[in-house]
Order: sequence, then structure tokens, then C-alpha cells
Amino acid sequence: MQRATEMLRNKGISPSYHRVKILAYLLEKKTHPTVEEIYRNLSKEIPTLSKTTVYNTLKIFIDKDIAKSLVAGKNEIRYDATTREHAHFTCSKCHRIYDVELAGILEEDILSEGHKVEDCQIILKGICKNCLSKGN
Amino acid sequence: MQRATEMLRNKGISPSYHRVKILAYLLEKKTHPTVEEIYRNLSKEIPTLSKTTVYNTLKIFIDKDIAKSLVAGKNEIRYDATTREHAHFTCSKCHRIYDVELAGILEEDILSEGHKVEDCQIILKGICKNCLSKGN
DNA sequence: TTCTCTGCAAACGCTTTGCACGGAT
DNA sequence: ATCCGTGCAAAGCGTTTGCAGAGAA
Repeated sequence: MQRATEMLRNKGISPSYHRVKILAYLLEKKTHPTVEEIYRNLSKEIPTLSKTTVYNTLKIFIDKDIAKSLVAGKNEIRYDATTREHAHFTCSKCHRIYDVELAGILEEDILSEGHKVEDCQIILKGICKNCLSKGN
Repeated sequence: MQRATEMLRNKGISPSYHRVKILAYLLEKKTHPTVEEIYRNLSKEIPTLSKTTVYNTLKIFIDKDIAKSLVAGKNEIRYDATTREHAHFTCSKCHRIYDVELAGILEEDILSEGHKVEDCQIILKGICKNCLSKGN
């Protein structure tokens, strides 16, 4: 909460109650939530919250580089608070999304063929550790 | 055309006129087209073509591992004939999508932390060579 | 006949837009 | 009075579904 408020101030976004809550949600839970998930969970605390506000707020966060959107499963937009570089692993059984550390792979390692690379997203798919051990 | 027909046969998909045309389109043009683009362009040759057929056909291709879907720009689904591993570079100015060769980076290089990795998609974003030279 | 392929039209679901109310400055 | 944040309701748009007709086997 404190941290979220500060982050917003640093980016020149006025830290309204809703915005702080939404950012805090992204920072605490690291579930790469959809708009629906954010809305459903925060509605418990903020019954008046609307989806429009969640959409508006996430749009601001992305513009100001506080969050990123990612498409992990089939055309489902998910959101992630911008932290350090990492890849995402999507399990095709349980559909959970895991953060995966990169073993020192950065943009420079990829032949960019003259393009100026500003962002790099790596999406892995397969069966997660959990589902494997359950013998699926 | 020949090649597309063979590929379909090899995968046990009966090579109907529409299917061959759609696969040939993916193989020839490498524009990572959207459904809309495929539909618009093939309609010239096949005036009776419907979008539903394009959707149906691409779904079959993906099931049979002949094509892949990718989300490069903002929630736009694009399609790519399955070839060798490569990354995609999206230009945020002209929105073109380039294929980028990987410098020997494969799934194994990424710490998969116990998950079984079956697919790896790398999406780069930035300004392309072309737009850079135009001084944007 | 039976099964497959195709395509229209409707339904669906996520996201965006328009607009108006309320609170803060 | 003005500006900003919020939220309802409607519109928008890409995708999916249901169903029926055409064509191949």
C-alpha cells in the first residue's frame, strides 16, 4: 500500500484509493490477473468498484510503464506489475502462470538484425512441475 | 500449392481447395496475417470464401500443428505457418512483424525450474530498421 | 445415404466509448 | 467554476456457435 502510493507519485499519477488498491493487488498477488480477477477480488473491499475503472487504471499503468500486459493463454489479456526481466511459463493443464527467471538472456543475445529492441517477452508453454508430479 | 497439399495429406487433413489456399497463403506470404487479412486477400480469388471457414481452417491447422497463433500487437491474433524456431519482432511505429533468427537460444537455456517446456515464444518490441532509417 | 466441408446469421464476451455525476481544488 | 476520477450503459468488434445446404464418398 505504502509502496504503491509512492510508485504512483513517482510516475506523476495521483494516488487515488482505487489506483493504489489496484497497483497493490498487482504487486502483492503475482498471479498475472485478468481484469476480471482484479475486479472480482477488489470488489469485496470496494463494492462500488466498476470494471471500467479497472480498465482505465490499467491503461494508465501501462502508459506510465508501471505495468505490462501479456497474452499467455488463448487471447486472454493478463497484467503484471513491471519488475525485473523474467519469462512466463503457462501450464496447459492447470493454466497457472509461473514467473521463470532468465538465465542471463537479454535482448542483446538475440540477433536483432538492425532493429532497436525496447522490450522482450518470453512465453513458455508446457506442463508445470505440479501437474507433472500428479502424473498427468 | 503443391507443397501445401502434401503437408495437409501428411497430417491427415483432406486437402480441400480452401484449406490448400489458406495454407499456401501462410507459407508464401510471411506477414503473420490476421484472419481478416487472410480473408480479405483470398476473397479476391475465392469470392464465396467466408470468415468462418478461415477460422475453422486455422483451428484445424493449429490442432494438427501446421500453424501457430501469436499475439504480437495489442490483442490481435496472428497466424504463422509452423517452421523452424524463430522470434518475432514487432515494430511499434509501422506495426510490421519481422521474423528474427535466434542465436542458438533454445528452451534448455532457460531455467525451466522443473516444468516441462513444450513451446517457447519470444516476442520483441521496438523500432524496426526501416523506421529508424526514416529518422522516426 | 452418410459424412464432410462450407457459410450465413446469431450469439458471445471482452474491451472501449460516451456521457454524466460527484468530489476535490 | 473547473478539473479529475469514477461508473453505468451502450456500442464495438473479433471470435465462436448453431444450423442448414452443398458436395464428396
